[in-house]
Amino acid sequence: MLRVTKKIEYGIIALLYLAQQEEQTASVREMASKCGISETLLSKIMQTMKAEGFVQPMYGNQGGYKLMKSLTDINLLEITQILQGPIQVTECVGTEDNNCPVKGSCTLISPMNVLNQKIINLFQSTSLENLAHRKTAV
Amino acid sequence: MLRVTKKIEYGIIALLYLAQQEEQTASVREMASKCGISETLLSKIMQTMKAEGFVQPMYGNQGGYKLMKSLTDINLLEITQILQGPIQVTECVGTEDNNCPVKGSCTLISPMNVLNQKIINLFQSTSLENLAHRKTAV
DNA sequence: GCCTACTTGGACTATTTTAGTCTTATAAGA
DNA sequence: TCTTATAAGACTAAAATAGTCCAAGTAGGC
Repeated sequence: MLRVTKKIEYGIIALLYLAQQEEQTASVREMASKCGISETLLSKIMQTMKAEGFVQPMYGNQGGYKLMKSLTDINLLEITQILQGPIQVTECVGTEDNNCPVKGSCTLISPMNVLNQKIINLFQSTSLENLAHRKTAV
Repeated sequence: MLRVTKKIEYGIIALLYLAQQEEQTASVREMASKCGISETLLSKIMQTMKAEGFVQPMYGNQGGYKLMKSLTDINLLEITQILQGPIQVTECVGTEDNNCPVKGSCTLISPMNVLNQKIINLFQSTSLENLAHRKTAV
C-alpha cells in the first residue's frame, strides 16, 4: 500500500531518541521499552543501521548504541534504502534487466521512472531533523 | 517497498489500451493477450474499475468493456485508491483511531502526514493522459 | 576472575499483502 | 440454443513484512 515499513518507522524513532540523550547514547532495551517497540526487532534494526555507520555499538555493561551523525545529515531516503531497499514505485523502474512481459511495448516505464524520481527527491530532501520538528522539506 | 501494485499497473495499461481503440472498446481476452496479462486477473481488475464507473461492460458476443472517461479526467490517485486502497505512507497516517503503541508520545505522525499529502498531491496531479505521453505532472 | 548487561548474527516462525486461479452463474447477440 | 462475453466469490500461491529465539561474544564492575 505504498508504505514506509515499521522497520523504518522504528529506526527513525530510535535515532530521534538517541539524539535526545546526553552522549547520544542508549541501549536497545531502554529505547525499546521507552518507545514501545519489540526489543529483538529493534535490535535487528540497530544492527542494520550500525552496518551503515549511522550508529556505533558499545559492548558490555552500560553499553548501547551511540549516534554517529547529526540529524540534519540523515535523510529519509538513506534510512529507507538501508532498512527497506531502494525505492521502486514499480518493479521495473530503475532496473536495466527487466523481464517484464510487456517490455518493449510498455509505455509506462518512462513516466513511472519520472514519478519514482519525484518520490525519491521528496524523501531525499526530508532530513531526520525535519521529521523531529514536525515538518518535511519543500 | 513503496510500490504501486501490479493491479494498478495492469489497470492503467488496460485503460490506455481501451483509449487507443475505436469505440474505446475491447474484451478482457483481447486486452490480456495483447498486453501479456493474465486473463482472469485482468477480469478482476476490470470488474473493480467498472464498479467505479471508469468502464462499462457490454455483455455477450462482441462485447467487452468500454472506456467511459477521458484519459485527462482520470488521475493516478483515483486508480490507486480504487485498486489498492488509500495512500498511507504509514499505518497511522490519515486515521483518527490509531492504536499505535507510541500514540501520544510519537513525534512522527505529523511530519508523516505532510509527507503523505505530498505523495497524494503528486499522484493526483498525474493524469492517465500524462502517463500515456510519458510524463508526469509538475 | 566471575557476574551481569549488553550487542551479534543467523535461523526460525507468523502475519499480512499481493498475485493469480478456478468454478459456477448470468447476460446477450447470432 | 449455442457461443462469447462479463460477474462474483471462494480459493491457492507467492512474496514481503513483522516478529521471535537462541547461542555466542564483549566489556564494565565488583
